[in-house]
Amino acid sequence: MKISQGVEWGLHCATLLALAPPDRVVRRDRLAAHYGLPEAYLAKHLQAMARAGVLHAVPGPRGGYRLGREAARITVLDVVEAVEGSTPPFLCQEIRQRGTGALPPDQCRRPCAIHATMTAADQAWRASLRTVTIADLVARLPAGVRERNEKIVS
Amino acid sequence: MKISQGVEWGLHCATLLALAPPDRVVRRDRLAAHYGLPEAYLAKHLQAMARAGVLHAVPGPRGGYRLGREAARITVLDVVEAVEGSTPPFLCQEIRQRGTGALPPDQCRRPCAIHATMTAADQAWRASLRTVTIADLVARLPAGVRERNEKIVS
DNA sequence: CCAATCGTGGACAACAAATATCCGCGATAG
DNA sequence: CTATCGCGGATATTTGTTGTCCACGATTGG
Ligand code: SF4
Ligand code: SF4
Repeated sequence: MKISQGVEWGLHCATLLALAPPDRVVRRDRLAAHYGLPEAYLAKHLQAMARAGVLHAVPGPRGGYRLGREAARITVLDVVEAVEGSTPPFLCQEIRQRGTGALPPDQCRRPCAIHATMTAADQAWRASLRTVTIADLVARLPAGVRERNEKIVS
Repeated sequence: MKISQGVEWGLHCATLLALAPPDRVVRRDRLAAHYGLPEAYLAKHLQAMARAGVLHAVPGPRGGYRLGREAARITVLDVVEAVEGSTPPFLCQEIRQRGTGALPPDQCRRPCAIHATMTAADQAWRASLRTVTIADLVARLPAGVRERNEKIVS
């Protein structure tokens, strides 16, 4: 089990964009250079975030990215799901219906206890990520870092 | 982000083994056949569970597997960590120390808010899995399935 | 209108991890 | 002593992640 590195990239970029003045867009090469990331690959993740509404992209000269809505209304879970997709991490293969101990399908109407347990844990994980917003992340930035990054995006 | 299918295999096998009489071992090919799994690969996961103490393996003729301790003392998290390993799913790459916006290492002593958020979510996930034991899974088996599986391992 | 800029999205390559198989080994029951 | 059975390393196959490239459309400014 492993979380894509794109999640970290997306969260850092979103936090940085939250420091920009309203309606100010930041070019992609700026974001990539600031964190030392491969621009072409970062583009993939930013595009996914834009499709999810977390970011808003502006094409053309003087184009770039800005947050799709106010930072206080973007949760960490929003970014995670935008980058990673929202497919549940535990995909059931219904092995109880295979092999010599296979059960008839009518005994498998409702998901079993194993499935329920894994799903509950996944929801606990998501609920935890939903309690933190990009605005919270910004608020917890050290003052020096905040000032420094504000200059970058202004 | 995806959870290894071996977790599902391990949980199913542990639940099945919990139905066996005490000190009764079940051969690996029985387990594999019962769920229609590749025996050689299932062996890898069972070995990992045995190393973690979740299962106990008996070599030699009449050998096989039994639970490493009573079912009520084996949590789902124990099985998950035995099979998946316990490396945290969010591995930080410290991108704040790279690129043109790199911060000096002395500003990166403590993990940032992003790291803390992901870690908290991971702990919530683990805590949820810790609340369910193999005994709980057995208790939630349909009566018919329980009887049927008890015959298999007796 | 024209040309330079910039994000879009698909195709593709390189790499890493999960999945699956095989075989020699040691332990043990009979 | 021998057949059985789990152990664990080596290895192949498949899948997913990571990274690059390029043609395209949209937009700005001249
Ligand atoms: S739903 Fe439950 S019984 Fe069916 S395959 Fe998934 S974990 Fe196994
Ligand atoms: S600790 Fe925080 S700032 Fe450093 S790389 Fe991880 S997420 Fe980024």
